[in-house]
Amino acid sequence: MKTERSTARSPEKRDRGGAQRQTLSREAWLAAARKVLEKRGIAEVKIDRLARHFKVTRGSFYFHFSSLKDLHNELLEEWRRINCAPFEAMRHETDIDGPKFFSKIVHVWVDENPFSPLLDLAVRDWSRASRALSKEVAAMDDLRISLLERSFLAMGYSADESVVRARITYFHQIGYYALSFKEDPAQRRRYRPIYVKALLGPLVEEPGLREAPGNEATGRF
Amino acid sequence: MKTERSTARSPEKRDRGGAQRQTLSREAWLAAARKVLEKRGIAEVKIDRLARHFKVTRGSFYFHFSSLKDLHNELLEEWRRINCAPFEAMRHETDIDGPKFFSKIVHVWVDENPFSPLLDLAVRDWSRASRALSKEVAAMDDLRISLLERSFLAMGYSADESVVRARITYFHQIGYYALSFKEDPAQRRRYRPIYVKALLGPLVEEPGLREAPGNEATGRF
DNA sequence: GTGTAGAAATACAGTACTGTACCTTATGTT
DNA sequence: AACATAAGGTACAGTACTGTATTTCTACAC
Repeated sequence: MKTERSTARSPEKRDRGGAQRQTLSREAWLAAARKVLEKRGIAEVKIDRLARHFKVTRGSFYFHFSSLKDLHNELLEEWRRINCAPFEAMRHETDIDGPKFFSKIVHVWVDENPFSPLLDLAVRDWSRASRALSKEVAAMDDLRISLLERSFLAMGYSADESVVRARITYFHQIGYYALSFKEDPAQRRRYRPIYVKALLGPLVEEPGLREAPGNEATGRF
Repeated sequence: MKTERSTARSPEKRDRGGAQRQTLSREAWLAAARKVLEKRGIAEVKIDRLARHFKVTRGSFYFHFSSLKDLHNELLEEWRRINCAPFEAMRHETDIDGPKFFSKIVHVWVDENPFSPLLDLAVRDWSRASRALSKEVAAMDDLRISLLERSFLAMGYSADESVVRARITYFHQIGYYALSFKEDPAQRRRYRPIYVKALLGPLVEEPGLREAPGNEATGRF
């Protein structure tokens, strides 16, 4: 038996663990779905489980979304907004300063705001199941690498060496995320100049890589 | 219609696409499962689909395996044999020569024999769903990184710089696989010395990285 | 109070899969 | 010929989902 029903038109419906009835929105479903996507992968994003998590029935989901596909598309839109747009914005930058541009690129990752490494990783996994998506992911990888490449060119590296250094930096970044590597901030600070030296190579002394203000706890540099 | 049926007690049963009746073995199921795992991820490894692929019913699967879990364990065993054992074998090596040891480690990846990048990637994905497995994968990552670290130490780098260079090399390797990066061999050969220079840094001139004999088409160096 | 729209429930139909128990067929051995 | 064994088939039971159509509840507007 349900405990206390309030007298008239009970302002809370039945019992939804939380505060004041706060009904579900499309955004709430989306946010929950994103969490699952990031933690468990796209295959685990199930209407069923999301509904159970919210303690409502699946009927509610279909009020907000036309189908699972609809939800999937929305998740991809989020990936584009959060993880692609910041790089797209740099695509047409001209007259760049090598170290500064490099720093700007890297800090999209380091700041993790809005960029989400877990989302990036999850979408990459997801893309292995979908032809179209894998093309899109590959295009995004190409863009990111080519931005890095331009920064190395601007530092004075040869075309070939710029390509290689861009790849090392980028692959390294992706691998770092793939391992969900964690390390305490003190260690990271100690290693930072060594990373800089190793990745940027002999042509650059101090590239002006700043710690992201107010965000020391994330990122790697 | 299948060509030649032999006269008495037909040695082929009905029609199994292939040659001479070659009935399915546990190994055949395992190999097919591994292919799916590598291409599509563990979530797509379904008894159902494997059986359809072989054009037999699931009943057959349960003759060879006690359960799906059984198959999963076997897949993990394969990963351990193929992708872990080569590094385990180096764990206790002593009195190492830096560049040579580095080369030896890297060539496990480059030769891709028996090492399978796709399997490694798939198991890494898989591990995100399982606490125990993720611990095992993390331990393997640690081992691989520490081997690289030892090679850099032996080259004369400081403790800190050895750590950082080992990580860069390893993360880079993992990222490279995560992107399923493909490039034609000519390009790769051109970039090889630049990679060597960038990854191994100023303390090493020519590390004796050889092309893997008879295996020029794979790997990256 | 009545109406309305947003949010959720209910009921139903169907698919894709795991697992289990038992049966059949081909083949090789003695 | 009788038998054992390997491989596969059949049938059933159950779970975990997606999707659809319809209905109920609730807040708020008037």
